[in-house]
Amino acid sequence: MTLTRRHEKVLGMVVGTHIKTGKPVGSETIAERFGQGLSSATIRNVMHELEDLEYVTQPHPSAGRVPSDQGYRYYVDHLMSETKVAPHVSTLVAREYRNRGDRIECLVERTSRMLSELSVQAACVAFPNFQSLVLNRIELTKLGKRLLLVVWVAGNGFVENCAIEVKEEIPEAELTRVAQLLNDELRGMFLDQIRSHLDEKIKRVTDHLRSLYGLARTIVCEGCAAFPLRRLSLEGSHHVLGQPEFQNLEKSHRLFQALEEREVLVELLQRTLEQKGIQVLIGLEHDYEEMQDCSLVAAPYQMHNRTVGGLGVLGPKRMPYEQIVSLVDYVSRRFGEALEQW
Amino acid sequence: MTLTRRHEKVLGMVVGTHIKTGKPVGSETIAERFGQGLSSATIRNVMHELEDLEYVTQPHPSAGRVPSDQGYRYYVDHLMSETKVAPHVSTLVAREYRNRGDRIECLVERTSRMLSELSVQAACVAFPNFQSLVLNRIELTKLGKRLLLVVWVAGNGFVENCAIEVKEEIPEAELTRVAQLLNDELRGMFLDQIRSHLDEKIKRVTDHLRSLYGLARTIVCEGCAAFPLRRLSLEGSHHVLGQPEFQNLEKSHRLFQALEEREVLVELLQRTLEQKGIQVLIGLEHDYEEMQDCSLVAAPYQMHNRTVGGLGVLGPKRMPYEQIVSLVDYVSRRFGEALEQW
DNA sequence: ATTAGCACTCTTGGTTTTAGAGTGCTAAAC
DNA sequence: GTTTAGCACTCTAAAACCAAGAGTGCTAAT
Repeated sequence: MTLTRRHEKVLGMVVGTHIKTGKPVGSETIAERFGQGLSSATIRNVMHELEDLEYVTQPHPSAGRVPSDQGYRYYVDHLMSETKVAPHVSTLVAREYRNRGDRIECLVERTSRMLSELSVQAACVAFPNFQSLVLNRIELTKLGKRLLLVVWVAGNGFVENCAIEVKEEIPEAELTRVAQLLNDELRGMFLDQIRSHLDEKIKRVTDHLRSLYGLARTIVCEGCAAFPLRRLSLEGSHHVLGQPEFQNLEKSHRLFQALEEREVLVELLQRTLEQKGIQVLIGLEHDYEEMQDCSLVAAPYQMHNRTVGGLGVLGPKRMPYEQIVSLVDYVSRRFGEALEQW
Repeated sequence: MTLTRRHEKVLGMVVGTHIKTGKPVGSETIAERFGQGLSSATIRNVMHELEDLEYVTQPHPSAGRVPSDQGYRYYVDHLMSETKVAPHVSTLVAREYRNRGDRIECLVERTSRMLSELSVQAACVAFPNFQSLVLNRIELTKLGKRLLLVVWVAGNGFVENCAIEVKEEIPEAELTRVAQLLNDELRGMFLDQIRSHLDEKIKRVTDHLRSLYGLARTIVCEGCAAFPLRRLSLEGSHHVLGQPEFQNLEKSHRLFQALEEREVLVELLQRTLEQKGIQVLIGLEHDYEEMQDCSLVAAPYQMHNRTVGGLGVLGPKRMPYEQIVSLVDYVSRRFGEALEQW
């Protein structure tokens, strides 16, 4: 059975009202605001059907109805109206990105803080995946006999460094040549293409050049392996403690524990990157039991039309989805732009 | 009036028992375990005096006694026995620092996580103050016409980078000379001495050399200003949610809010650096109202006998001070060593 | 198909009761 | 003078109870 217009309207009102009040919604409340002058008894019948279809549940026999995960899902997919972000939000975001010249760490952190403050929820921003960036320069410095410091400068000024150990000592002159080679040949390439490019090249050259390229390849491989994939900034997680549904200390405790293991969030953001566009994960849809009362609204962000990271807002299932979705969408775009111009 | 032996013994037992149980401690309980066969009535008299002296308080008229901040203070200063860390702790710490070759970020993060797990409290570790380190190398790279990337490599392999803007374009050759100068002359110096060294030098040289040194100075100054002083890793803050005294949601909420603003913790750790040795801040002694139910046990850590940072454990006032103090002390030493060998 | 009406259920909040813990004081004992 | 037994008193915490209210489901009438 599919939902009629009336079902949808009632479901929409149940979800909307429950998001506002946090309490179960009764038939009387709906009937009053329904408009068409239907009585509460009729609404009750409709709600009963919605319950049979598992869009809403009753916390206890004499309470009103509360949306189920599926109910929220339907709401987000079909009933939610698209809204634009409030004007004060856009000016605030614009102001935040006006003064650049920051370290990327600050930019990311400020973005997650902003997202958290605007949504009054927890917010996270994954660092741009370094390997999806364009190489600008690479610097090689000897730290010790066999210890090499490699500094990678990406096109947007994002810098990473790592120390790598090589099998045998490399003469200073050789090192300079490798550095020059790397800079001349690879500049402007995406980091994750460099390796295969070098592999290709090695096949085609001989002798001395070959060993040079080999060295270059070692450096690139070892260096790339050292980049942490899992960096993200999480801010405002304390907001969940303000939500009535997290009064249960036991639950909040486990939630915070899960959030502190960044892996969970990293993994979830990672998943959204594989999709195009904004993602809403409601309740258990993300399969993490500790976060079963939470929803995540996440979006990838792009640099030069290439997805390089993701960001999102995490809050109770009972969150104002319209606002949050438009906010996350908006910030993800602006953040991508800010990174490009950085 | 000063405390007699008996007062001290009773106070010690009140604190000790309350730390274990979390509940107010009655005269009966103390009398039972007191040993000398004193009756509860006598203990009551002693406790009454302790209350007059404000070492303990009564939550309500017919409850037992609970230590006041001052009571904890006295306990920590005079009654606490020094303990060594448990053997399994030292092996665990040793194992943690065995495999090095990590990025410094990981080392710091792992340390705070370890500290948090061993104490079952929140734990924080401030990054080594970059400016207290020894310069090993400095790399200058042109990013744009007037944009310079400066990479600082400290003696222990800790790397920082920053982009700085200079007033006018610097020719490539000039840049190489400055870099060489910086590396030859300043290597092995503490970063916070470099500036005055250069100032001194500028007075003594002339002409071309002078402008070279001037440029070097600009770079050093601008670069140092860009180092964030306030980095720290905080782990395990969820542990406070498990404590019975934080069942009050309102309180925990504000505490978490305060913790998320890293400034508070940074500032507190900063303070401990000015003292030698381990510091215990109890309740309101740290002047932050949001954390009035918490104590902080903090210690500076050293590299080559120079204090470069601090770390600590944050938990409820009712924490097992003996263990925590010895743990923090131990970890701060081992962490300093790990940094040196890194 | 809708609705008025009503009985029924369950939660919530308040009040009362009770048991228990712990004190403070006094007078007696050491 | 110090210690202690004894007891009245106070206050909390938990249980028990009650009343009000919200909301439902069902039925019969519209």
